[in-house]
Amino acid sequence: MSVIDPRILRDEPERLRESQRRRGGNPDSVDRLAMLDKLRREQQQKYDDLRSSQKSLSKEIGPLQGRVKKGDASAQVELDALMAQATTLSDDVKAAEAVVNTTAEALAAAWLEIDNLVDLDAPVGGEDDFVVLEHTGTPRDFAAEGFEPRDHLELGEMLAAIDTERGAKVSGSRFFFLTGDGALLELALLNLAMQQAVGNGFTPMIPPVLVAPSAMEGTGFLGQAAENVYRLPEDDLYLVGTSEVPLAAYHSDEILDASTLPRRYVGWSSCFRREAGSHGRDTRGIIRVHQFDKVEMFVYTTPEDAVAEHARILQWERDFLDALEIPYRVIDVATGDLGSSAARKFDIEAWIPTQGCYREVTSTSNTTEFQARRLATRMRSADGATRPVATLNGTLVAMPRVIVSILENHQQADGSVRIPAALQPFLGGRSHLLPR
RNA sequence: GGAGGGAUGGCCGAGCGGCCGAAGGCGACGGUCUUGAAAACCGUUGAGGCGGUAUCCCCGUCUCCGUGGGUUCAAAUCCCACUCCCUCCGCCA
Repeated sequence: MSVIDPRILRDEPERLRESQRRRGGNPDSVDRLAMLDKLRREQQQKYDDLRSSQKSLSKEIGPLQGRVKKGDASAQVELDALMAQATTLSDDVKAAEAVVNTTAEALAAAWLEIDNLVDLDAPVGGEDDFVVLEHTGTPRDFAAEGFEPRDHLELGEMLAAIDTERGAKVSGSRFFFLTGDGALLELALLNLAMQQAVGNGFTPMIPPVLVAPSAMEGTGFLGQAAENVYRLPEDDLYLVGTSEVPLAAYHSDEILDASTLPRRYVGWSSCFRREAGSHGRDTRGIIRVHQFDKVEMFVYTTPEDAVAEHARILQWERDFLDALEIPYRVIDVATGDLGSSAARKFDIEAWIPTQGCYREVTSTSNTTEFQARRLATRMRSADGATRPVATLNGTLVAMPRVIVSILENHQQADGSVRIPAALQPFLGGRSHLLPR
């Protein structure tokens, strides 16, 4: 099982090394991989040859035994000789098999440590080396409007929409309740998002959020991101951090007819994140929480169409934020911050007035063939050939952060919050959320 | 949780330990016939690794009959464990 096309490893290993370098990783792992790949092929060849002679030898034994049964003495001598030979050969085959298996396992493990090939158009560098592609909308000038904006938690409490105190009491820090209008707001966002996605040809999905290790590993979340994944050791299951996981595994071990591509799914699920290593960051409010709901787009398409589809997904994400009238910017994430599975990633960051900065609200990744290869999801083209598909994912709504954006950007001096027109039909036609 | 049954190719479904990558049927594809279609008939029809003057075609070889072990010269076929599915009983959102 290779994670990228093994021909790239054999014919153009420098491409792989360069990709690892751009990610800030170690290019030496490529050389070790190439060594194991070559070794495995040699050992496999030896095994195949031995096995082949064993099979042909075995085929002679049956008829000989028949002759022996009929009392053919010369056959008995022949048989004894063959048996002796076959026994030795059998041992050799077993030994050769063990050798190949060991190498094959090491090879598979080595492949799992290789990240996806980066898109050469992605900006090179670390977390801060992203490129801003565009700004949309204008942040409000609260000073000009004559009042100090309240942050989302203060607003949420005034509206009786967010309760973090009781969230902490019941479950611990970084947990919260959405109450009253807060809960209704989430449902309205869900319905607006689903309406848009279905209109764009997506099939709605409500997936399992507990998944088997193979699904987690196949999507690449057990690599560097493993520390942020909740695991249930008693049952050997993982709690997903995004419905990308079950949606990507949905067609694992399948061959999809090319004529059915692209297949577009939109999943609604709870998402669970341990937030290990983020102690002290975003401790106030619901920007960074352990459990939240998200509507996620997931697409299976041809490798040739992946880049164009990525642009479409980004546009759909923008359409949604446009409908909510939230100012945002689009960034092209740098190679060092892509995660192991993305070849390229665009984030949309919404303006958060009380923080005076843009914060990530959506993210769309082109994972090319990376996940499809790990999950064995292939396509059959019109000419009958089978090859891996490309997969892409993108956020439509991450509930807490969008709720934060709406509350802070559309707040009024009296603590009420204007409901954007697109959302009003899903909130009983109301124009504002009012303090209680 | 208790009792029983099952897992084979796109689907259904056979398979005395060697001649089985696997009968047969369905479906799909190609062809014959037809003005065209249907019917009938003929043929083709799983995935993957490696090698072969080889990205296509073709040839050779190996692997795969839920998963992992074992027995054997030889395993879809025998043994063990596990997983999943189905039926019945109990419990329950």
